[in-house]
Amino acid sequence: MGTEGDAGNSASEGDTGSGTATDAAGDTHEAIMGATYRALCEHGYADLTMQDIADEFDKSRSLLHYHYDTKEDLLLAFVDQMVGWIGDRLAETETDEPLPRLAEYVDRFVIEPDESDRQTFAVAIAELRVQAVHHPQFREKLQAHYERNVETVADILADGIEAGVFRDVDPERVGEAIYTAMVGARTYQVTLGAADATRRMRDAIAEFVIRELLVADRDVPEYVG
Amino acid sequence: MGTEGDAGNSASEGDTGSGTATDAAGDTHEAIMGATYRALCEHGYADLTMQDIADEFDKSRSLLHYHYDTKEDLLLAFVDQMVGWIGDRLAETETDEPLPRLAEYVDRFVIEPDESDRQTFAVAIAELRVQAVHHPQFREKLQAHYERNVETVADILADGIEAGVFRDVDPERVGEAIYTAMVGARTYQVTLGAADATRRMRDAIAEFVIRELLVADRDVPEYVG
Amino acid sequence: MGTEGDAGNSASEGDTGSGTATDAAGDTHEAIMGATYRALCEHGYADLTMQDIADEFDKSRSLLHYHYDTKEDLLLAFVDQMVGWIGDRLAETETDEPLPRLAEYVDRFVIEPDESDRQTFAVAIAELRVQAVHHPQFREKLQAHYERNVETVADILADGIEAGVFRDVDPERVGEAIYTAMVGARTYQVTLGAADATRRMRDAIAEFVIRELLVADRDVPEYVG
Amino acid sequence: MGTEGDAGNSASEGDTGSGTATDAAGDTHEAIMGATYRALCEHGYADLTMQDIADEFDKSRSLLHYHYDTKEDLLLAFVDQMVGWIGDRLAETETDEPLPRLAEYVDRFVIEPDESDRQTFAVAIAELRVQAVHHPQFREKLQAHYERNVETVADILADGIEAGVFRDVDPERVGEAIYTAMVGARTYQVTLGAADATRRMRDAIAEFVIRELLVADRDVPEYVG
DNA sequence: AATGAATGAGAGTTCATTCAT
DNA sequence: CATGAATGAACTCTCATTCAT
Repeated sequence: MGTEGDAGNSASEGDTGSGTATDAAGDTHEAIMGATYRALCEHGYADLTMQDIADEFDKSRSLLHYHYDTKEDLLLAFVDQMVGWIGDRLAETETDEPLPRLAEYVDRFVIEPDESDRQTFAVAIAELRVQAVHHPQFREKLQAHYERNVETVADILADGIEAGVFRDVDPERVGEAIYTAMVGARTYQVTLGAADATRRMRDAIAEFVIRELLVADRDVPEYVG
Repeated sequence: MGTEGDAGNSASEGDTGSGTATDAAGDTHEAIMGATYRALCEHGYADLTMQDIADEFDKSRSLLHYHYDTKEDLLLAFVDQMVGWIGDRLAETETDEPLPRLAEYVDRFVIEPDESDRQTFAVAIAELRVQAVHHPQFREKLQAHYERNVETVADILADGIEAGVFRDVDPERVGEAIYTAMVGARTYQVTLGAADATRRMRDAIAEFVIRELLVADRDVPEYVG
Repeated sequence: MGTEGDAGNSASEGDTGSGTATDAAGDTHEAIMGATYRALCEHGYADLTMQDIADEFDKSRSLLHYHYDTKEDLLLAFVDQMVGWIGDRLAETETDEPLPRLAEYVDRFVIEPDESDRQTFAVAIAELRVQAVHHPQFREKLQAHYERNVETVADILADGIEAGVFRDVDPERVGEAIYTAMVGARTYQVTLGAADATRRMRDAIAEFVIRELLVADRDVPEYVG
Repeated sequence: MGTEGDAGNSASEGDTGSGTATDAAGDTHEAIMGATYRALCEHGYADLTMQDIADEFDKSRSLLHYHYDTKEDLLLAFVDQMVGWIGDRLAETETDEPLPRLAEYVDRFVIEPDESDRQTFAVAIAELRVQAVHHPQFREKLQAHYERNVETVADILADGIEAGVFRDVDPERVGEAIYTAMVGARTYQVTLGAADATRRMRDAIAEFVIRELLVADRDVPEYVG
């Protein structure tokens, strides 16, 4: 999957280490987050009820309130979870070279038609982002997420500039443009069903941005269309 | 205002003819659409109730149901209205020259911090777009809207290519990239409060895309950063 | 049709004489009664709305209120209409001889499976009768209707007794029994779909009651099973 | 009470065992059925609201929806309850001899003026029966109830025929006639306030039907007027 | 006579939340 | 930890009725 995770039903993966009380609590938490994710995907934020979440959980509605006082608390924790799922993947990289890293970053946004999990995940993110307008607490968490993403690209760009691979542009500005453009294309693709919109944006960025970023005397490598 | 209208409380502008029966009906319709717009902006789609709309209306709640059988019907009509408000402005242009027209198109997305109406309008659009995932009827209407936007840029590009102003790129592809990138930046700006994100994206497009589009032997005009 | 009319869409039959203002008013009244009848049959009393009636009428809902202040007023008038429709037929008879008249009276209750109009009419009567419990004004009107029916049989019986055809029973008592038994069977048939229940009751009355009523030295005529 | 129960506020009678969980659930169910019965009697089916039922209940309106998804579900369960209340009493008898049993069966329909509970119950049954026309699910349940009643009389008659007490008539046909005639009289009495109509019908049946049924050489016993 | 627009009361239903167990 | 029962507020929608035209 791309930059912004696939998680969801893979919620309970990971540290299913021992059977301690701490783990049990953690498992319940993860199970609720997973249930929330699935319920959100199925019903949409506007129609999401505690019952919908409980239905995806194998436990009762009351138990949700035992763990989270209110629906809002639960959703706040869920935003953290979402952001966390993504963030964990953000730093992953297979190379240290700036150009491949930049290409890799952009590539991660491309959603193929058969990747329904990632599509679903992107929808969930889009849902939450819109709620940020009316929920300051959502906003703060998602702002941090956006900034972290921008920073990730900016770091790649800064590295490339320092290494003499990229022109001397403002890494923050260009990073933001790349990130928000990819998110724009992704939102278009997943909300309105514009097949391959992410792929086309990736290509456009490769052609118009990345190619331009390269210092003149270098060869244009394969990563750039 | 930019490409995607300011409408809402300006609902009754236009044919302020006389007090005929036709106007009365039309006025009520427009009043409801305006009330819906204001209620949507204030409460957000997820929390929007018929009461909220009635509160922005100077008539009773039941009257909403008299004119629209269900909440869904009303919102469907509202999507049409939104799309219509925008579409009416889309074709407007002050010049026929491709480059200024392209610059003008992109400029229209820039939202200044003091333009709260346009910010609010952009939020409303973003809200509706997310609902498209779960509401096929919303999706269809918004798909048409998106395609109309892309087509508008594509036409400008095609004209420019034919006039020898732009390089021979695929107008559709590039047009889509420009549109979805601007929308992505706008969504970032209005949902997460990223001040000037639209301005920065406009600049990035001018620098990376428009400049690249120009045929080599032309001077780079003022429109481009 | 039997004792209790078929009316309904035949509402406007009768005095469609001239085009005077009085007739116009009468026509509207009859049209509303007819519409009410059809709406009642289609929706049932419990679900009957003014809109349902207006839908069967070719006029607006408001017009109903122009002619009848309230729904209750309209329904009260409708009960009168129903009772009237039936009453008009009650006195009709083809013969003066007590036995055939009694047989004729009972026969009129028999509803054949293909007589959907009469079935529908009987349902309407049953609906109204139940409302009598909670609506004193309905009750009064229907009590009079019942008594008139009982009286009709009682008269036949009294005539027969006087003529020496029937035994000296209490005409009122036996008349009531015959009438309420036939109505019971009819209600069974039309509400629970008990095919031919009216026919079977008619036969049972012929066998057990009418045969018994005949004075001993007479031959049992064909009317009696 | 007669054949068709008195129930209602006597809902919780019977197993007032302990405070087990089972009882609690059962009690609530019974309490709702009882409240529904009382509300139905007071307001009539056509005007019966969930609020009316809740008012007769000592719990909240929402609890009704907790136990029954919809008003229709609740009423469907209520029809079952009504039919059940009656059915439980149907088989009860104090004797094995056909003639007394038949007399006993018919006697049970007689409602004295002071038996307001039974009168009320009969009204409720009549209300539900009319709804059967428009509600197939009501119809099925009530059809079974009617058939069970007819069968009960038919069984008595068949026993009597086999025992040589009654003439060789068709038990089903005569049973149906007796049952529907009694119900017809009862409906007359309780909806239109025809005092003693059930008693008069009982007498008429004794005189015209039961007396006729007896084989010729027997003495007419006291049971038959 | 006839209508469309408008309203207020109240209908059935949903839902987040609480509480006793 | 876990639940079923219970609640009150609020929601969408309906309907008889009124009123201006």
